[in-house]
Amino acid sequence: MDSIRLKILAAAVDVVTELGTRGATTRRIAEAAGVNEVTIFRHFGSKDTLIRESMHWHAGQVLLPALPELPGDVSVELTTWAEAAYAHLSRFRGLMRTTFGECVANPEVAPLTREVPNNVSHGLRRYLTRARELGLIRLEGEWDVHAASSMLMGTLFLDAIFRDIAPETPPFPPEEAPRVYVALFLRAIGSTLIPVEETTHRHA
Amino acid sequence: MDSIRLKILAAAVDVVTELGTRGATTRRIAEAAGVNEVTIFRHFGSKDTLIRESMHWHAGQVLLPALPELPGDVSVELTTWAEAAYAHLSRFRGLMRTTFGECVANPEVAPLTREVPNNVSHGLRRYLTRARELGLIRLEGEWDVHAASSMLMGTLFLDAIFRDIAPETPPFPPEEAPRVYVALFLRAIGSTLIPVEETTHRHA
DNA sequence: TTTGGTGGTAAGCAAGCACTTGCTTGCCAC
DNA sequence: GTGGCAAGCAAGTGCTTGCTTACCACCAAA
Repeated sequence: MDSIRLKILAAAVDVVTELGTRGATTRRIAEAAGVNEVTIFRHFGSKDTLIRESMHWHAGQVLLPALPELPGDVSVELTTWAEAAYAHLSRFRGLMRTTFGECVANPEVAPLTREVPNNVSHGLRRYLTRARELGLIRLEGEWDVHAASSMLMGTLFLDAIFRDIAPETPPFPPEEAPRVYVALFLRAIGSTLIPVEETTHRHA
Repeated sequence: MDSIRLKILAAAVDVVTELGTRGATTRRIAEAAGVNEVTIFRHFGSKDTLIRESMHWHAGQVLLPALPELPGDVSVELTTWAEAAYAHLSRFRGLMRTTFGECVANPEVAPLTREVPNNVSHGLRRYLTRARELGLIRLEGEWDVHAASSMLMGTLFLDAIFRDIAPETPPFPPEEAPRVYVALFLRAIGSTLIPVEETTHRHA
């Protein structure tokens, strides 16, 4: 429909991803969108509202991975979920890095980027709580559930966000990462469904 | 000695922590240091060298937590190490957030901030490898060691860096965090000090 | 007492910033 | 053809940026 608007929004997301909101000048955004700079102001009025709307638009594009309401095969379900979450985090690592870095100085934009990982970790916590109630995993209480959720999230997050900029990348390729981490995680939460030997792969 | 230089360096670190290198203008740094803006240029010549030197200076201030060369009581050693690493990460979370966000657009400053967590994770990997060779923990090979290291690092990192800005903080206080995570981590790596048999039930 | 180094203050430079204005061009309905 | 609308274009607004110059005050060493 409004293709010019969309072009500007997408360009704004791209430039903010690369340079942050401070480095994302209206000139650069206009250039990236292949649009005259004035057109930006005619459409959005100000740079601030453009940034805000582009972040809203971007957050709306995202479809989050979901865990089943009733836990069954914890190993399989967590692995497929982790793969989706990891792919998601990898895709938007640039934007996350920049917006997280700016979230203190620029508090009004931050919630939109925090919202996504927050929802993800909330879904994981609920899943783990139910799995614990069903006796599928061994965790002590609320503390452990929250800690375990943070553990898996943090692991996926760290790998996905910093793999491209870390001086030493993990020895396994990114496609393997979710499975490798989930295998370890299953031991940490004491999953009763999958024997450890089958989830830990052989040494390359 | 050169107290004015130190005041400027410290102020530069503070302002970069809050606003990033792009938001850290020489005027703001001068104001934070209680020094005239011209004095900055007399001492450092340019903003770039000031930022670079302040990051170097800041990195030199840091003393990293160290794990013992020969693993003994894995639980105790990992806990005290994690507490030190967590305190360290918490202290510099602001600077880490901003510099990580800028490390793509501003590659020459990034190594200094990446250096610290990189050294930390390297020490952890070496420790885990030796503990595995000594039969103190159960990990399969290089992949697992690296994944386990990333897991503990990522967990501590995520909690320390985002606890202050996340909408939902974990239910345990920050002082408890390292112990809670290490307890889970010990199960994941199959520490022999924790009864492994209870956590790795088989399923026919 | 002179000299040189260090630091402060005021002023200003060119460039880049967000944003505005006035005008022109192209398109489409009537 | 004519009117309305959306977009491009050149120019310019005032503000902030990194950085510079010029001048002055202090204070220890010569």
